[in-house]
Amino acid sequence: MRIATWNVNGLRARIDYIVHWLKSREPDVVGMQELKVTDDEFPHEPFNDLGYTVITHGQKGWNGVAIASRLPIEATDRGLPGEADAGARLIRGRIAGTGGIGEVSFATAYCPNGKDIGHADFPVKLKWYDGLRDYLAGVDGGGPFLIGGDFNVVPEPVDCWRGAAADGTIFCTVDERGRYQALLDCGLVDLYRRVEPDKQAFSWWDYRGGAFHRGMGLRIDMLLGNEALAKRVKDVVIDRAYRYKKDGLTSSDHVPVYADLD
DNA sequence: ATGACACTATTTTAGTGA
Repeated sequence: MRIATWNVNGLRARIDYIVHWLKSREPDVVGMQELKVTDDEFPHEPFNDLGYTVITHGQKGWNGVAIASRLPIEATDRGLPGEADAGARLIRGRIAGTGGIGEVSFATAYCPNGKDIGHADFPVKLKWYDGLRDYLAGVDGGGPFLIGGDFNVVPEPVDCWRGAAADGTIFCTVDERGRYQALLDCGLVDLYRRVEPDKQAFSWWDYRGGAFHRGMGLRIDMLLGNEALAKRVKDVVIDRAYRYKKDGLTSSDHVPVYADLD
């Protein structure tokens, strides 16, 4: 099973680019964030044409999450309990098993940005993370569970192009890193770090100032699995080839991250 | 120090993103 997370930055603007990636990488499941589209206006046809069904939790203008799957999928949660005011940021589905892996519970999340330390949105971000921790503390029923998303936190200095020089700035504060660690303390493993313990690899680069070509990125898009899932991981790819234009189409500022499970 | 790029609706400028 190949399963992915991707902040697409505008699903309608990105749809042709997404189709290019789906045809190339052939994931079984992809959780997408920052759709910026309502459920009513979600374009299902391009996904259906490639054999995917999509469950959505969107809203007008901002945020929005969805899961596309070519294995049978059933939505089990829409929205983070108690955090609806923060926007449509979480969806979870039950995916039929395939190959050596049984049924998988997969959630995708778009964690709040926080804007800046001192901004009113910053404590809102921390509170949302507390809600996510409480949610994740209750999900492990023993079967494979995975949450993939844009966490808007840089886990460690190596995950930032500026390294430890960024410590204390937005995404790199003790408060945010502590909240992120609290998710792992629910029994989850960062799948990329399981296969690449020390390597620096980024999943996001600013559109501005040639940041991508200058290596000025962050790793903020992660796949976090419980042990039942993590022990099935064969490989994890941060797909930086999809930060380039494809057939003249503009990429998201985030790249897809996918794991291959057996 | 600032802006830079891309998206959407609050649309021809502003707000957001990270």
